[in-house]
Amino acid sequence: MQIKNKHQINHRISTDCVIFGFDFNQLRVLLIERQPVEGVPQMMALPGDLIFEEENLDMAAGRVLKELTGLNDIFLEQVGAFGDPNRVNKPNDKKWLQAVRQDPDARVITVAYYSLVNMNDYEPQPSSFAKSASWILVDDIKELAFDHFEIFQAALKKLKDKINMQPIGFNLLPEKFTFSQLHKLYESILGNELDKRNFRRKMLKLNMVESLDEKQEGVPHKPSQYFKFNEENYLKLLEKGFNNFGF
Amino acid sequence: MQIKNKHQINHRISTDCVIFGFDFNQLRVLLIERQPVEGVPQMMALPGDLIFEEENLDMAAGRVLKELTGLNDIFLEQVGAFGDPNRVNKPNDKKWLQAVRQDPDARVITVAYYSLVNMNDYEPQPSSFAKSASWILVDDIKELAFDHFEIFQAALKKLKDKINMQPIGFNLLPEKFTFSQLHKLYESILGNELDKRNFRRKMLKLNMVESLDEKQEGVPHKPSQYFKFNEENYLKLLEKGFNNFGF
DNA sequence: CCAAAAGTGTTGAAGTTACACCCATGC
DNA sequence: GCATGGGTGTAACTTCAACACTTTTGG
Repeated sequence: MQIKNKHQINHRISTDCVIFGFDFNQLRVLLIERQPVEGVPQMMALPGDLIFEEENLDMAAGRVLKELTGLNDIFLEQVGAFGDPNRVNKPNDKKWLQAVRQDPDARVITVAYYSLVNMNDYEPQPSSFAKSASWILVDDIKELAFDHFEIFQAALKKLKDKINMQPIGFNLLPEKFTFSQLHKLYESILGNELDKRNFRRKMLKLNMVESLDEKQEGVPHKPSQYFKFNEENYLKLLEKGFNNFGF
Repeated sequence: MQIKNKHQINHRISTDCVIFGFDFNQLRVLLIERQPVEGVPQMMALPGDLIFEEENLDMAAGRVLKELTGLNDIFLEQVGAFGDPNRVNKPNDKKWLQAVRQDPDARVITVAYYSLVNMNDYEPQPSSFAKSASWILVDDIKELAFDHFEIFQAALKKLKDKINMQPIGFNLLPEKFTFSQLHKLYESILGNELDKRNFRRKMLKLNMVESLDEKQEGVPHKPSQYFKFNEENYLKLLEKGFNNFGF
């Protein structure tokens, strides 16, 4: 396990990633099944890894993402550090570490990130822990290994806050999309319904999207217009935020 | 330096605190002068310390705060982890570590917090690093040791974001205060002017404050009414946020 | 009586909410 | 022709931004 020099592992710091994706209907998170250990029931966990000594935190998270999804240059933002000395307190978690880690009782602090990816770009990778990965509906996540549920909740909260301050969607949707896909995305991040007309008005006023000369085909209802993000304006809004409340 | 068992130090993780205070006119941060080392020019730094093995991150930050200010139960919120392998890259920072740390080249990841305190409650403590502490105007902070300037900027940004989502002030002001003190506080956090009348109207509509039966005395102008925070409502607003933009 | 900060209202513009019907398509 | 989701407008209401004069006190 111990590799030397350039790839020296720091056994005290890990990174875990909450990778959000959108299936055009609901929000999902890419979770892995923790590698099986005799006598420990299966349990889902956030993908993560120990960091290398020469690697900065963002790079470590990027590496985990790359190994898992094959994707580079993904949106990534830090959620924070989680370092409760007893963040591993469930008996099954301890057993699992004993079977897997070289120093199972060491205190490991994890730096969590969340990431937004387009599920269509994702292709399962052959790397060890990626084989067991699957996209789980946010609403179905009730329990995770270690303190990962807490981390997941913090990441989701961060995403909810972000959506009120900045445009979101560029990273989660394909290049062209329909208005109702965008609408569903917002609803599923916020967890409540939004009026269709008001939503459209607001998006158009913000100049976040512009319509393409292309319509859906083969759908058994009025075909919808395709849209894309107005990149210039989107970036401007990212920088300055919505600045809503008015203090 | 190496203490044993209960107070075993983790030499790879530190915490640093950006402690904000308000002097009724401008926003300040409590900085310390790094302990003098021959051949290293003096430089201000954020107060911080390595953490103990059995201590969680919030507690470590709370401990630093307590040692520095004598205050308990202070508002404290994590800014994030800063762990660039070359976060110590300035030659003077390296020299300083060589003189002070037992393992000066070790990579140390720091978990930063910011904190809001009432400057009047602060009393300089006799602890080692607290002696050289002073409240520096936010606008005068141009350079700090290590990556502390970057951390300071991240904390300030977090504070600015927070002020648009939640009430602020309870931790920074004394129990009773005037409207213009509150007004100045908001202006100095945001860094721009706010219309007096509109500000007052907004605060009152939110029910954040209520007036006391007491006026300023001995001032050479119309004495102002004292106010206090409406605690019940303040807490409610803290929980639900302002929820401004309307998605 | 002067200097200094406190306190107070109105108006026009912009934004928000709530709400219901017709449209284009595949089958 | 029917089921399905796409697309559209308006009116009442609330919020926001901009703006200037009077008040109370100490000296």
